[in-house]
Amino acid sequence: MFTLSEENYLKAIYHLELGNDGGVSTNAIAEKLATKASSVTDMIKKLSEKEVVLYKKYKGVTLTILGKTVAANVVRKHRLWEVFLVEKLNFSWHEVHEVAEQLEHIKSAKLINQLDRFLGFPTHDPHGDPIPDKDGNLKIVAKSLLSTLSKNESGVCIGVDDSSSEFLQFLDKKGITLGKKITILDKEDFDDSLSILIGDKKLSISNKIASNLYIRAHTGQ
Amino acid sequence: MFTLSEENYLKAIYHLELGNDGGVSTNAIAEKLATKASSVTDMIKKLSEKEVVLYKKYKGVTLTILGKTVAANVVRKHRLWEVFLVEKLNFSWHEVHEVAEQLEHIKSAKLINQLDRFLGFPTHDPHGDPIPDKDGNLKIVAKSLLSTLSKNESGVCIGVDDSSSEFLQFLDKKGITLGKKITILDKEDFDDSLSILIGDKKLSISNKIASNLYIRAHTGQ
DNA sequence: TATTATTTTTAGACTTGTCTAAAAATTTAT
DNA sequence: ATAAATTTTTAGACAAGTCTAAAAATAATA
Repeated sequence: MFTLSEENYLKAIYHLELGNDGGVSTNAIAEKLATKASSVTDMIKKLSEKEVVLYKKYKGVTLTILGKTVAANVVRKHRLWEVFLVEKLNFSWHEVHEVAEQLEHIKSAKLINQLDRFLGFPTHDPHGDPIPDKDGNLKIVAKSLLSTLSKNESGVCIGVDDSSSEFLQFLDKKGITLGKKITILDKEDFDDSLSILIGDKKLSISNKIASNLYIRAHTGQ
Repeated sequence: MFTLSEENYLKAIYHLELGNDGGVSTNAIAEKLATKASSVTDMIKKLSEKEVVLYKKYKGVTLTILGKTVAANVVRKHRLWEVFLVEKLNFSWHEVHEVAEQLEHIKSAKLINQLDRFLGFPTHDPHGDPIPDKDGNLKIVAKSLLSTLSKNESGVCIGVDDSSSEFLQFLDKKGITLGKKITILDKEDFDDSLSILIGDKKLSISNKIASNLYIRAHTGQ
């Protein structure tokens, strides 16, 4: 069993490993967790003894298979709870993170399995990030930035790149939510702004917005 | 803000105060929390400084208004989560406690308000215990033991006296769940066993069972 | 009421997770 | 390749929450 703190370290390393291929540095972890490098070293040693990370002094750290499973499970819980908060309790995108950070540490296999079922086995959280399955595997969905689509192409909104509170609130206001179908009506060469159809509404959005929205390409139909 | 540990102490004192009228003893708290009296003394001092309990050395402890509010809020969360687990995630009575013990410490006013609404503003948890409102007030419902009803009287099952896992599982097996209407068809003088109608099923139950089931008397109809 | 028994508190220690400051290792730059 | 800059680790300290063992206060009993 892992403590709340240990779970947070594992999760941080897990996220950092998805970016960097090599080992994760002490400093990177410290920054991610808003703590000090010395604290990270201490914790890494403990995690190493528990065999969830591989650690060589001064050489950074990597998750073991076990560590990756534990971390993925925390991420799974986090994202399932986010779905719950948005779909069932009317939270909006930008409000879920803080609460999910707490809920992800609740320990009960039955709870998370039943929650998964209750939510209809969702594959993505409200930010469009994939939800790991029970074994920690991610289903990767090919995604493109909205800004890369051409005129008359369409797809489904599956996530955001910039997940700042301001951006998410902006999307809410415009009625751009997860799962909505978006069609490019026109592209303006002048400023690269887009005219899009979302639901039955026409919208004009800047290139900056379009470069932060992920789309699952709509094959056929 | 209160730590997990502080919340558990407040909750324990809250429950103990409902029984005893006077102050709650150090030993009683220690027993309830499965900890040592010396640890209780330490924590009581801290809670006293935070002005959630009144404390005089050797004289036991009582909650202040503030303390009672904090404690009732934890109990409120605990019981709302229990309702959620039973009603939405198909947990049975005896499985909810352990998980609710964790969920009760999640901090988010919006979460608990929305959960309350999502559940339809329940007034009682799956064991029949009342759910405090936002201000910590309890709605007390007159309840009687099933064993005290007479022939042809009926009422709604609202809770249990003995909430052991075995008893709850037994009730599940017999189809006796919260909210079910129960009518006394007959009482057997010989062994005080009861013949009851629950839903559309006839059951024979022993006096021991009937003395552990709380009923809200069914006025009229 | 004097003495025993019980309850409660104190004193000191331990664990977890964190920190600061200084030392050691590694990397970068001249 | 040596010096400077950066990163990482060590050493020692601290707060929270707990424990054991002993002392102090209260309650029970003869």
